[in-house]
Amino acid sequence: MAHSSSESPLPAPAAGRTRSSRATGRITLADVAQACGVSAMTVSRALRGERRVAPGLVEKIRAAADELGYVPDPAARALASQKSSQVLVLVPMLSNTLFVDLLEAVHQVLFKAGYQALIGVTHYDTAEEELLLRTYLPLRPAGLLLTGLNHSPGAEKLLAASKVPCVHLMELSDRAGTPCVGFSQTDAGADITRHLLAGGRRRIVFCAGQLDVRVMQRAEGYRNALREAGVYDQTLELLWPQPTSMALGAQLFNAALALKPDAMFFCNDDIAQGALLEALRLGIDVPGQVALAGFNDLAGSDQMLPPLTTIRTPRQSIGREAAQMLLQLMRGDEVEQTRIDLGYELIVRKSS
Amino acid sequence: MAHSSSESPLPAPAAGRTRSSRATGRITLADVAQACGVSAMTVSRALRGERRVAPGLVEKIRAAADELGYVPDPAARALASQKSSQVLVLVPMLSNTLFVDLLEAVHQVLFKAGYQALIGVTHYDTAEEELLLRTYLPLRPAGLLLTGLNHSPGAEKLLAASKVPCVHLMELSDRAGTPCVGFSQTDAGADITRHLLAGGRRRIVFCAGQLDVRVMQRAEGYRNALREAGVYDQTLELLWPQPTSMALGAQLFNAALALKPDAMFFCNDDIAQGALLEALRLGIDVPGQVALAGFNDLAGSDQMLPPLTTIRTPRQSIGREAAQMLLQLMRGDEVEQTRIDLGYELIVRKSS
DNA sequence: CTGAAAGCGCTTACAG
DNA sequence: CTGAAAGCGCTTACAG
Repeated sequence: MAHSSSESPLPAPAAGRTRSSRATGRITLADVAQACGVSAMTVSRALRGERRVAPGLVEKIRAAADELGYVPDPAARALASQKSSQVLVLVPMLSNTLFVDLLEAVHQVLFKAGYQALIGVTHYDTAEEELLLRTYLPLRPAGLLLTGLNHSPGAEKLLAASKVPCVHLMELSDRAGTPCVGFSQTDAGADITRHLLAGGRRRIVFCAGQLDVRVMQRAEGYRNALREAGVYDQTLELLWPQPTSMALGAQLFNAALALKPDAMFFCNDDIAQGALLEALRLGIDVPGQVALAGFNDLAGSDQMLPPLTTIRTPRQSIGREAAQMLLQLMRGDEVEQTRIDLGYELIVRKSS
Repeated sequence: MAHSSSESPLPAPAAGRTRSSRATGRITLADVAQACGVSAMTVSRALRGERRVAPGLVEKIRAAADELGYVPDPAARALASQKSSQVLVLVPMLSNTLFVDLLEAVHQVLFKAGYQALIGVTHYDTAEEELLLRTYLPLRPAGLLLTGLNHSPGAEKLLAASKVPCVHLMELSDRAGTPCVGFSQTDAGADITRHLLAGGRRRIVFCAGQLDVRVMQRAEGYRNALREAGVYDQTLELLWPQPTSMALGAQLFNAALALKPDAMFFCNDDIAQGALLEALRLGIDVPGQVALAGFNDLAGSDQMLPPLTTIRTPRQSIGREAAQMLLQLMRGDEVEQTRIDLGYELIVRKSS
């Protein structure tokens, strides 16, 4: 706003620097450099922790920077170096608390390392994911954390062209060299089905909403287990495309009941919780009349009547490990294990 | 990596541009300008929709930009203009689905307008909020969306110094000119308490966890209503500092039971849901023996046994309206209403 | 180990 | 309505 450079009553114009008409008042590398009697380049190197700076100098420069309140300008840095300090994290949905836990862990690790998580929500839609990538990639994120391995062809192209390091979450890739941290959704689905079988159940209905890739992998595990036991029956699969919710769980429960089941495996705990409440409303005995199992061990599952048998998924560790792997990739370090299987845990409670 | 500028097998070097050793291969304003036979300035203005560009030219330039696949560089733009296209949004916690709904609405509005939401989580801690501001403000967000009106003195200082437009969410300020979108937490707390009183209840226990500012405002409303009715009793307040959860709700319910109550008002639906389940476990009749009420109308409250009486809070509208107000502030438009009261709704269900 | 020069890709602030 | 010049605040790529 001040178009003239005549004396103004503003703070203190950095001594020795003439003020242009575009002066921002910001403390820059040049200010710190001047205070130390070195060049801006040396300050830049010292503050970024590059080796080739005289040991004593580094401390002197750091002190001066602190003193002056110097804060590097991320935009200038991004423009000059062609990468920002942001990491783009794409998750399907925040109303599934699974992903909230994941994000917390990711943020924790990245923030400590000086990166900011830029969060995007795809709503389980690969087209939306592609749009987000198209919008966010120009910000030149230093790294990418994507949920799942399935992306649209357009997204794959953008990813390849960007050359930004990327770690995939929740699933495990078959292709060597694709960084990923997760567990086998298929095995987990099979294991909890085997648990129901071990309890003597034979007519086990698979109840699913939000038919994303991982849900279908769990379905595959369910089928594998039933085929093993020789009791697979295709008519016992309820695959509904709607987003999951407790209300949908109640509806699925009723639809499943019509199939005369002795057990139900819900693809996510929220629908399982809704089913449990519906059973209570209808006066149906769980697990006496029908056993129930869920997936993910979300908040509240241990509080239900009866408490819900489920698979505990290691989303916090997935977030943490994936962020750490990404940190290594961004630094250009060698990564030994680019495929980390964190497993899962069968949690047997009273509902089965 | 290519240090020489001799002929390379790369795409197509922009005709007429000599390639420096730092060439990024990116399509720039200059490329579009050259294709149209105008200056980069004119392209910049045309693409940003500034008026003073010849009408025909604008379309020609847009076409050329599309053709070439030009995407503006946010870092360069931020550096030159001193502001980015990001909006910093700070919420207390994502495990409270209230804030997930809020964020969805905010994102929707901002994204359409060409802004990206940069999400930060404060964990109900003003020191953490200040740290986030300190870290994110250098990114020069174009705007700020902060939950609540209470910030640390340090944060207030940063905000004032940054001069970034800011809208506060969820609460209403007394100070004129402080942009805010929310509703009266106090009135809402009073109204649901009056509803319980109207049902003949007299020993109403206030059960709270996560004692943030808004919870305490609801407590104040509760007190007001009880004093009006002449039945205020300080010993009926359970103010627990722990984060809320269904498990905490069960504990609060038991602690409240010891006070021989005829009703309980929970400061958030998650603890109310936990309490409802505990009542079921203990075989306590709700509302026969004790009435229960919650706050926020979160997912699942309508599914409980019995369904939960609560206050429905307009978080989606709050997010939408706040984002729209911020958009106006960022454009420098005049804002008529800087204080928007969106109210709330008493939802009476079977628990009371 | 240190620094001068150039450049990253835009927008501001003039001037015409 | 249009444009040449300068600048935003860093880092790259040399050179010494």
